[in-house]
Amino acid sequence: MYEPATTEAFAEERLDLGHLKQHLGYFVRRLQITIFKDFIRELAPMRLRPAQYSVLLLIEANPGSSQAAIGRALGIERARLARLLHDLEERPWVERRSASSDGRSHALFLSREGVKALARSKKLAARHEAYTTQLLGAECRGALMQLLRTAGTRLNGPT
Amino acid sequence: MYEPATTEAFAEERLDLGHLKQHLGYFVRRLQITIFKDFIRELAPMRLRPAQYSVLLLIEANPGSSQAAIGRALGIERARLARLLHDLEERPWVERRSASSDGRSHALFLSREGVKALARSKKLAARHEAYTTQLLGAECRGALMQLLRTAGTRLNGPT
DNA sequence: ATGTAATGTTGTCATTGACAACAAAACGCG
DNA sequence: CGCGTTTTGTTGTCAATGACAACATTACAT
Repeated sequence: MYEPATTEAFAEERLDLGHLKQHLGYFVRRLQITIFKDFIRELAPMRLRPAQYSVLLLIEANPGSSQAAIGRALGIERARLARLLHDLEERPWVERRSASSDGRSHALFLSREGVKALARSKKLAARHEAYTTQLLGAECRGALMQLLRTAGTRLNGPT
Repeated sequence: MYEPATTEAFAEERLDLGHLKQHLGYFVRRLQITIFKDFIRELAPMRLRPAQYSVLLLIEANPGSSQAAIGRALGIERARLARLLHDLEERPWVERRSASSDGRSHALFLSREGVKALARSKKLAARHEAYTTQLLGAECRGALMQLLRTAGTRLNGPT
């Protein structure tokens, strides 16, 4: 009678999201998890997590920066960044030199190995970006990038 | 000469993101963190985390569902969902009845208190949505929602 | 009937975010 | 100059989360 088994099976397959469908944060979260899982899988050979990779990129783009500056730019808390840098310094991919102008802060630089490790990591990250871009489509990815950046500035101020 | 102090101060204020600017995942992550921080702050009076709230919404929309079905729909792992539901059952906002058709699975329902708690939580969540919508602008938020949903289906399949 | 798969539970570990306390150094202001 | 305040980096601790393994119970396939 009206194929009840099939109907029930389908109902169990795909649940209704209910009011969750109206929450922007839910979809942002799901997309972030999906993207990060692929990134983490791709960067696994370097044993590099997303936060570590972002710190390396910021040191590369701003050599000599202090931990406070890096942390502010990336939204990483002081305590967490200190431990994260301790790990990167032991590899050793990052050098912490005491800043000449400020005795408290450390000037951060990439070491020789750090530069090479970052170059290899960038290749893996490019594979990740190519994969997600292939799935999303270039125009969808571009529109998303544009919207996310404007959204970020509206919510957090200029980056 | 050329106001070097001002230039240096500005350089320290706003670091260059470098290659990070090309990574979609970075902007998705930052937006997700910002949105969730506001959501968590708004829902704090209910002592309800985003994952708990999403589970309540799914049980409301799909009463009698099994834990496996809820977990699959939300991307929450079995073990984590079991502990999460144990907490919601103790409040007590959720009831776990043994399913008649399957002796292994539990049929999930909202309790009376759960319905009331969810109603109050929805009001707080609406305040959160109103706040972010005000900052983003309705058209920006709508475009984001549209893009995120298509991106989710392209990366994870139909939801 | 028996091996296989699914469901829920518990245990354990790693990562992350958050907060407090602390020492050293810089800064502001009288 | 001196002194209280702020900044910077470090360590400790806790909660939330994701992941994985092991296990008992039940359903399923053949």
